[in-house]
Formats: sequence, structure tokens, C-alpha cells
Amino acid sequence: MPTIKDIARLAGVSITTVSRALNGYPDVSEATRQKIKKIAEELNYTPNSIARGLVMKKTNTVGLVVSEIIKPGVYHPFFLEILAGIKAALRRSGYDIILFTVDHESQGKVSYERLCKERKVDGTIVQGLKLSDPYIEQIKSTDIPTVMIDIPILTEKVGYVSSDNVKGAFDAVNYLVQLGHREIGFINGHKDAAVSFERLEGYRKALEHNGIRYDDRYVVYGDYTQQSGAEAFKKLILEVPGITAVFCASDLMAVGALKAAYEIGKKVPEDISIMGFDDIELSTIITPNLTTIRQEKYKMGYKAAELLLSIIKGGKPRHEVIPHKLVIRQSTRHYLQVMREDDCCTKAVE
Amino acid sequence: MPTIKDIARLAGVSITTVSRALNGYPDVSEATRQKIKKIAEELNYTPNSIARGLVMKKTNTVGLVVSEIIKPGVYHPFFLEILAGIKAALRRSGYDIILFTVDHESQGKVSYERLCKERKVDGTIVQGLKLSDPYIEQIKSTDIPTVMIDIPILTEKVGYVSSDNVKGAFDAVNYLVQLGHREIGFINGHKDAAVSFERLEGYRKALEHNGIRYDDRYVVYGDYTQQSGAEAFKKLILEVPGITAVFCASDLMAVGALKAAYEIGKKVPEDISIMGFDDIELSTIITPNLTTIRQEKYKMGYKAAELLLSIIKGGKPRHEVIPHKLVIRQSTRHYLQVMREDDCCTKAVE
DNA sequence: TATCACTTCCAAAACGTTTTGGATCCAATT
DNA sequence: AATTGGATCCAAAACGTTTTGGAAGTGATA
Repeated sequence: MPTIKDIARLAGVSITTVSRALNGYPDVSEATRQKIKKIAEELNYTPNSIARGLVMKKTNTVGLVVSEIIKPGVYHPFFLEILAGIKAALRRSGYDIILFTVDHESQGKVSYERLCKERKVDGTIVQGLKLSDPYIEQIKSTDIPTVMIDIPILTEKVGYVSSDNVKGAFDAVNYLVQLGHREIGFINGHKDAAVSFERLEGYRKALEHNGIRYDDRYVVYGDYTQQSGAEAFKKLILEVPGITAVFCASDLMAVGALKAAYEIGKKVPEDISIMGFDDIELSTIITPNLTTIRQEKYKMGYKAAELLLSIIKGGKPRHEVIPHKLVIRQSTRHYLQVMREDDCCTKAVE
Repeated sequence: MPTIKDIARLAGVSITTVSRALNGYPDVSEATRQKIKKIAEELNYTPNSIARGLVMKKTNTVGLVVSEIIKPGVYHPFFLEILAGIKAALRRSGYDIILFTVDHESQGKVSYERLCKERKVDGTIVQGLKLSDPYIEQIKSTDIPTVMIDIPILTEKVGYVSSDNVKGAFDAVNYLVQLGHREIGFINGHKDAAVSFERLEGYRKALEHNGIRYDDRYVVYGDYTQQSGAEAFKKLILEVPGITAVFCASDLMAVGALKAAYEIGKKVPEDISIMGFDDIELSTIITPNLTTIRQEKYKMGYKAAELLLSIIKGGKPRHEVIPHKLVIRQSTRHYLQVMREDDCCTKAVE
């Protein structure tokens, strides 16, 4: 491996000059610069980023700490999209990603600070932490440039990106109301995710906005997995048989609900409307296609990386909210109350 | 940030002693070792891996170069599982992953060597390259410890892991034959993947093994996406209307085929059997559940990382083959030739 | 007493960069 | 002739480790 020392020797100049020539400083004549560049080229010289990192105290590396996302058997349905966004934003600034995966247990063993400082990352993006994870508290008082995804922490050095979950849930439920539904169930996710609280709030607000009384019995909890969605649906339908629509806090749970509905003989959307949240790829593959609130995951990743870069440069952390979209597909439908009571009308309306 | 220099000062010893005490060398008395450890603890000292990497010429970092896996709109269906396996194998040896994403274009700009050497990774795992990618040739003559996934390259420093794709495809097609099918189509993937050739070979061998003549018209090509699977299926059914089963080189294409079948009014598995390859999560979500050849992706990642570690340590590269499994679900079914010709028998058999 | 072996320690070099604070030379200006 | 200013260059320090090749001290042995 050639070093600037080799180049210096070959070119008959000092290593200072090589360094400055290669890095475009003005105090080196064009002639020697060309000579040096040529030699570097011939030697197939690549600068040693480790050595550079040591003296500059900057590694051009950001950490990506992820939790609960890659573990055997449970794979996050849109982590890759976020990652793609992050990568895209990082590309031109020459940053690389170093991947840390943590779980609840490992967080007890090595602190957030230590994790980052040991590898000397310039900043980190944090994805998939639960509210009860030890890192949450540690991050609230860290001085490492950090951006959280979907977890609201805002300090001198940490910012976050998220969708407007309150508004997203509001839009979903409001849409169901517009379809004529008034008995609307809500399958929420676990209380270890900040978004669960926000989506619940959106659900409540939409009901209130439409003059529908909120009732605890209409909301039931899963853990964002398909399985849990199915179970929650069954529980909900037992508790409140009269519901005509259910809003789920994730597409995965909505798919579970969909399957549970079929199992107990309810057709979607004819008998009951089901809505999801996220818009994962599966939503367009499943039959019927899911009506859902689309989160722009790629953009979330992109904005997260941009924000991190700006914090690293000394910018002020902020909350970046990524716009969502209501996407209407096949799993929801008008609730025609009149028709129920008066079958003769059916044809006319159809 | 405290350094060993600080510790040395506080403990009244040399930095040599601090280094050796912390790294468990025997030539330091237990008393001073404890004193040093205590001070390190109090200062919340974390060793600087950059400085260490510089002198040791070893970064405890492996690169993960991925291509075509994370780009907007197309996400690899089981990259995360492989990643989880890699992570698991790397955990206890203290290696971290640095993520390189490349595409055909970027490969022209910076060579494989440069990519790795600039960041000073100790080795790399390579995933998702196409046969036509520039890196393929470069990797064949690299001296960087490398393990390929699904691409057969075996040199002094590079090994690979893969399923036995020939045998996998053989098992799939052979199973279809056992079900009574003899008119079996094959939706293969593009020729930019080594596995495509192997799976084709398996398909041919299974036919031959069962005394069925191979016919070019029965095989058609997609690009491993759902969309392409649907198109390929339609093309195939037009070309050879008589087929009773089709084997797809990926689950994603099988799902596409499934949908195309429904579109043209063919029921699966009643009218036609469809088999996939991979066993992605989607296979159990789709209706009917896909019969498929399961690849152990987690294990592939795990073994890849293990192999890489061994190559880094000076071990000899090898081809690690990961066992596959035939998993029978709902998309395949007996082909009852007799019944077609003599309807009265149906009931008896059912 | 001199030698030896063992334990415990350390000064200095090395890793490959960047950066600081000049030094040297030449031409132009006083 | 002396001074200034600009262009071009460089020696040395610094970054935080590990490692080499002893040195110093102690107790046992010859």
C-alpha cells in the first residue's frame, strides 16, 4: 500500500506538499501538483481514511443503530426503504454507514455513548427503539449528533423525523366516517412506540370532530405484527359486534385483521371495512388491496440523513415532519345504513 | 475524551503500562492493573478504535457491499434475513459492518479494491451483484478477503455461500412430477444471476430423471420481480396452453404468476399448480400459500460471516452450501389425468 | 559477592495523515 | 541597497494507540 511518503520520495518533495497538492490547497505550483497527481495515479494511491480520521477527529461515518428490526423471524417491513433514503442523502457527502444492531439486553451492556464513541462515528440515526429501551434516556442527554426516527426527542444535539401520526390517523378515521361509518374500531400498536399514542389521539380527534362518542371498548392493542392484528380483530369483533369498520395502526396488523375477518366469515369490504397505516408493499399484493395511510419511508430516511448532516455541521436540530397520503384502495367501502333496513334499495344504489 | 495518556498520568505510570494493563498482558502487577482499571472506569475511558486501527492495520470492520437491493421502488425480499445472520455471526468477534451500496454505474467510478482499501475493512461480504457487473472480474483477482453470496467465485482469498440451486430446482420439479404433472413450465430469472443457470439445470435434470423430454418452449424468462412473473406466466400459457404446473425461480415471480393465473380465470391449484423458490414471508400470506423451496437465508448470512472471519484469519476459502427444504403448501396439487378423461371417477378419488 | 532469573516497568518508534509556523527565493517597490 | 510581498515549499508536531527492546529491582543461586 503506497502512502504519501512514497509519493513524496518519488516526486522529490515533502509529504506536506503531497498532502496539500492532493487536497487542493493553493500554495503548491501547478507543475508539482500535476507531477504529484500523476505519481499518485501510477501508484494507485488511496488515502488512508483511518490515519486521516485520527488527526482530523472526523471519520466521515455515521452510525445507524437499529433495534427490533433485524432479528430472526421478525423483519421490519420497510426498514430497507428508509435505509435507501438515508444512503441516497449520504452519498454525495462521502459519508458511509456503520451498522449497529442492539436489543434490550445489549443496551444494558454498552451505553449509547460508548457504542458511538468507540467507533468514532460523527453522528447516528436511530431506528426502531422502544420507549422502554435504556438508550432513550441516554440519548436525551447525549452530545453526539443524533436523529431519531419516529421518536420525539429534541435537544441541543438530537432531532427527529416522523410522519404527522396524529393527522394521519385523523385522516384515516375521518375518511371512514365520510364513508358513512360510525361504529369504528381501532387496532392500535403496543405502548412501547410513541406513534401508538399519536395515532390513538388522531383516532379520538376524528371521532370528536364528527360528533361520535369515544368508547374504550372500541380500541384494542396488538404489537404491530400480522399475528397480533388477527387476534386483536377477533377480540374486537367479540367485544363490539356492531362495528362496520376498523382502523389499524399498521398495515401488517390490517392484513392480520383481514385474514381474521375472512376466517369468521366476514367479507372485506362488503361486510366490514379495514384500513391500515404505512402502505407497505404487501398492501397492494394482498386481496383486497389495502386502503391505508401512506408514509413516505424513503423520504423519511432521506430527511433523517440530511438533518443529521446539518447537526454534525453545527446546525440546530429540529423536528422534520414527512407528509403522509391517504391512499384509497379496495378494503374500504361506503357503509349504506339505509340498505340494511330496506333491502329493496340495494340494486338502485349499486 | 480521556486517552491512555490521561490514565497514565493519573496512575503515575507510563502509557505502555496502561496499554498492557488494559489489554491483559501478563507483565503488569495485579496491583497496578487494578489501579489502572479503576481510573479508566472513573474516567469512562473508551479506547479509540481509529488509533488502534492505524497501528494494528486492522479495523475489526467488515464491508457489506450490496447492489440492486436497496433502491427506491425495488426492495430485496430477504436481504434483512441474510443481514441478521451476518450480524449474529459477527457479534461475538466484535466486528462491525460498514455498508457499501453500489450500482452498475458507481462500479465504474471506484474500483472494488479502492472501495475496500479506502475504508480499510478487514474483509467484505458481497450480495446482489449481477454477473455483468464490473466488480465480478475485479473480485476474481482481489487479495481482499471476500465472500460472495450466490455467486461462485473461489480463489486464494474469496469463497462463497449458496444453496444447492441445482438440487433445489431438481427437488421442486421432481415433486411436481410425483404429483403426476408432466407438462411443467419454468419461469426462470434473468441471465445476470448465476442461480438462474443452476436452477435451469436442476429443472432439466429433473425432467430427464423422469423421462420427460426438455422443450425450450416451456421455459420463459422474468427478472425475479412479481410483475415479470405475471407477464412470463401469460406468455407461457399462450405458448403452451397444455401445461398443468409451473415452477418459478423465485417466490416473487410465483406470486406474479398466481395473480396472472387468476386474471385469466385459472384456479390455483385446481387448474394449475404453481411452485416458487426462496420461501419469503409473502409465501404464507398470499392465498393460496405457496409451495416452494425454502432457502435458509439467515443461515446463509451466518455462514457467510463465519467463512469471512476464517478467511481473514488466514483460513482457506471454500464453497459453503446451505441446505434447502421442500415446503409443501397450498399452491400445488395432484394432477389427476384419469379424471379428466373419465369424470365419473372424480368422486371416488376425492 | 557476583550472577542469574524473574517480575515489573518504560522510552521511543511506528502507523499515515493534516496542520502550524515558518523558510527560501524572486521580483517589485521604496 | 534595502525592504516588501507573494509564491512555493518544508520540518516537525500532533492524533491515540501498540509494540519493541530493554532497564531496574528483587530474591535466589553459585
